[in-house]
Amino acid sequence: MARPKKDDGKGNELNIPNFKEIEEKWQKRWEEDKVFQVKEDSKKNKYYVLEMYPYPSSSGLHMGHAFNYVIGDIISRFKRMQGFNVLHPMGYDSFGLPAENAAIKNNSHPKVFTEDAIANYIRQQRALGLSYDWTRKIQSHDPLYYKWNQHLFLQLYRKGLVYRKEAVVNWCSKCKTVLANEQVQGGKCWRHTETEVEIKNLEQWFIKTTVYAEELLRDLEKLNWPERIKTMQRNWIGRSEGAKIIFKIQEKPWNVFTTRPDTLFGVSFLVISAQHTKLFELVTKDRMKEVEDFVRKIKTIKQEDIDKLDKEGVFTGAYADHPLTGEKIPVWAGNFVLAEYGSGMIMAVPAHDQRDFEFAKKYNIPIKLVIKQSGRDIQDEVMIEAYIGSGELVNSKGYNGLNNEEAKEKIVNALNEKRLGEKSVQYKLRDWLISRQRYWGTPIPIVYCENCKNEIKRKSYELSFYDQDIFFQIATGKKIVETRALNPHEKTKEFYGNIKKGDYIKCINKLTNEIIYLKVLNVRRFNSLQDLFKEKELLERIFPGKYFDSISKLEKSYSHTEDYLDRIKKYGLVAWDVQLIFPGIMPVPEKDLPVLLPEKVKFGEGNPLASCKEFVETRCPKCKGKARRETDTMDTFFDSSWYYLRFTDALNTKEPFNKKKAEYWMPVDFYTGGAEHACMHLIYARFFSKFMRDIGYVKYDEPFPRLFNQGMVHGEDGAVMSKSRGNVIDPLEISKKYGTDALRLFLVSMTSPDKDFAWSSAGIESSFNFVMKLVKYSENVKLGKSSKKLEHKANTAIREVTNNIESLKYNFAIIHLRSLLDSLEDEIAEKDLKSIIKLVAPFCPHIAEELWSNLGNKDFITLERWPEVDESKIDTKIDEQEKAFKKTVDDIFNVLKIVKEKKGKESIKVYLYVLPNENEGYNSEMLSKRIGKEVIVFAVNDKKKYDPEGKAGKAKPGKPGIYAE
RNA sequence: GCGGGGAUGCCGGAGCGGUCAAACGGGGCGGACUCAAGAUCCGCUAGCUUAGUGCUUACCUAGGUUCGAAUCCUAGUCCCCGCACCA
Repeated sequence: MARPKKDDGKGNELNIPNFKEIEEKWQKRWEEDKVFQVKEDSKKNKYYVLEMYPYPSSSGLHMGHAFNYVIGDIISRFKRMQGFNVLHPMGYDSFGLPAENAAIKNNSHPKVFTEDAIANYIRQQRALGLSYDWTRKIQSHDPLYYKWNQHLFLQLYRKGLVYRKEAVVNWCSKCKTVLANEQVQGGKCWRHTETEVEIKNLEQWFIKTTVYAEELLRDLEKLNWPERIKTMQRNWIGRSEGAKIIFKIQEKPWNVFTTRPDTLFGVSFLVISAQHTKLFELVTKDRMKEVEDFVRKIKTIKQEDIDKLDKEGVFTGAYADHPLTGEKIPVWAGNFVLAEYGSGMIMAVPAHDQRDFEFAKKYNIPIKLVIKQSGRDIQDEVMIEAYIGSGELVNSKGYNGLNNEEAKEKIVNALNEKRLGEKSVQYKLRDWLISRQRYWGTPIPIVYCENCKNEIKRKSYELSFYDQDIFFQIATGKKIVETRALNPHEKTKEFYGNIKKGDYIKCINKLTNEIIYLKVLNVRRFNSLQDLFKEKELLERIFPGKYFDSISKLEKSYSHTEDYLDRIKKYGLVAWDVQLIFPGIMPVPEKDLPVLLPEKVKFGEGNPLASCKEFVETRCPKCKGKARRETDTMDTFFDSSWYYLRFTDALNTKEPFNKKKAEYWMPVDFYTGGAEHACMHLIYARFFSKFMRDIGYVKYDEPFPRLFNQGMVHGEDGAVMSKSRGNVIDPLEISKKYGTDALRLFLVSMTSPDKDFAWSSAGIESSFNFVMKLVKYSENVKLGKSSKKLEHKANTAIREVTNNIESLKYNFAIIHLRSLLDSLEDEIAEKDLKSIIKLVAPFCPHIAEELWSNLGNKDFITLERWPEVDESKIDTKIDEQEKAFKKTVDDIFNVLKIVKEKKGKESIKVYLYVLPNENEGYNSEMLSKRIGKEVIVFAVNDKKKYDPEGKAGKAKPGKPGIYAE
């Protein structure tokens, strides 16, 4: 489809502006004059607009990108004209697998590949006239950037928020790396929707995002985000309240989490996940073979079939003690229990949980009803499905008759007294697995040293824990202060007396045999509980969430230790700040950063870093002995978790960003991007913000108070625009044909930007016409005085367009602009013409600059002040008059049609009889032009009027009489 | 299964208690201009009716609330999206 030729209607070629030339001219001038470069300015209000930075793919910018960037650009330009100090930067998420894979395929290097792609992106983005401050450009594969990834990794490490652990992880055989939980979608890899994710047991790096689960959930409330995204995050975090209950199995305690402690007396078996790492610790010898067979069978089942899967299991041979009745409860291994959720083991209450019910039926395990459905008699109850509703407790010892909600509370209390359970909250959110076994990413700044490993192990004080909870808190970073001295054992007296800063402690959880190592950062001693109590902050850290407001409460809380006061007297009170460490895992010192990604590596087999000798072989930062470098790289979502902060100070070589600068610009006032990041980038970035706040890097809680999700761009066939469907429209092609301004305009004129829309080749023409109309008008209009009507129209448009841009209803802004263009007159005041061009400027910046300069202006319209509404010029009477006029035009056409039908011939003249006070609304010239026939206007009281049929008598207010002949 | 969002005229899509036969754009049809085509401008685009009027059907289906519903409520159908054996 070629761009139509145009003329002025008289056969003369119309001057179609050379859009390309105009665009390039202004893009160049903006850049030369540093129009979009900004600095912190305390006198100006800042406004930070950000579009999610793209992964620079080799296929270049697509329509969805263009849409996204134009949405952000319009608001940037608008806010800039409103006088805000607008930060609008762009960067590239340039690490990542596709580049590495493409490089392998093309026998190239990811760096070359990526940098070509970036150059291409930049060229295309410039062509779209996007108002970026290019001096702040960042690319995550740049050592100047990823150095700070490593720095932040070490900060996380120091805070105890990074750990290395063997766990059940997701492995994509196509990506040849592990994936974060968030990157597994429906059992498949997020990049390879056809590739099954395998479950493996591997040692990997994790970040404790779960520490902030509660806050991440809670703070969603204060965000101005699409409800859909908030809901997705809420579901992802997945908070459930319930209880943690300890079942003793073969004398060892095992945890289960349940939301239904009220059904505790109905437990008839326990089920441990068949994938549980500790499963075989409880399998008895005679059951070993069956369990092994079962586990093997489970492994061969595809993730895909899991929802269709029958609940299956096998008895482990072990029995647990019921915590309240002491009954023996069989422990099964099952395929329907998730290893990674809760403790990986559940208590099964078949009468009141459908899954347990099915399982019990299948294996003939007794079903014990403990909650009575009101109105039913339990005697003759034949269960065909589990009863999951509420009701009155039965068969539950001393709790019979209680409502099940009350019972929850009471039963948990009873467990608590026996120290066999407590209230607990579980989240679906898992810790973030960040290590990747691939080359094209930020190297994890860690060195493994065997020497130091042995050294630390040897020098450590050994300390046993019997309290599951304290151990758990330390291990998950919730607590980094210990006050075991509140309850010291005689045996460890010496330890408490001698411990000092820099010592290592080996903590053994006697209940689970887990071992963790701690390094003592600080030791504080108190002579009495009273002294300790003065340290409010410390108390809060030791007993998080408990808010002791008196010593007596604190004492009471510890009263289960009969002689603790004596002990305090005897040994004193010691509190230590500790850090979780991993012996032999040595963080690279700050001064040695960045750990550079070596350029010369061999691609093809496994992780190229692992086979790069020069990289792997290194020296231990502590003992200087031979050591081995970590070869895993970071998930690229690490890069994007804080890039918005880097934009505030992109060139800083001393620190990730200057705190003052970040404080000025952050948070991001307007963030746009696709919804696909709801549970990945947007959770990680929020997590990072909270972490950085806690280490004093930033002062805000939430990085993106206002998030906007643009809709999806579909092809003309209505399907999502994609290469495979062959319905892709290249934005740059469109821009060449119709000009960038028409493209920009069209992208946001179809519908509200948060909705999906289908590309329309006819629609783009209408945007092109809009631009042409404006150009033609401003070329031909006579500058002078605006009519009252035009002033009214212009000011109405200012008001509406301002409001509509503010509320992201760009499509409405454009409707108002169209209507304004439609009512333009041959003469206009320069001021009004200027306002009109300004209103168009955010949408069509190039042509606006051109028209602006054609008016003799030397400065950029981009930096002009947004027009102010002059309310006094807005006169609703004018709208009414216009309506009446329009109605009259309608009526005339209607009359003409009827007359033609009746008389069989076309009328040539129209006579209008107007009430005397309405005279000014009806101008014969205007009407003639509109109707296309001569229209003669009379006042009804005109004695000399021509009115053969007395139609003047039909005239009513707002409705003149009509005669046609 | 759980959660979120939808269903509007030929099409895309506004509207979210009256001013709605329903913005705006597209398409189609007709007209003006022109030797002519495109472009531009004007009108029409549910049906019947009428010298500019009035009526009847209409906003997924069925009920309901209301003086009054495309808009609110109830039930249902269909579509899209997210999560999914989360104990």
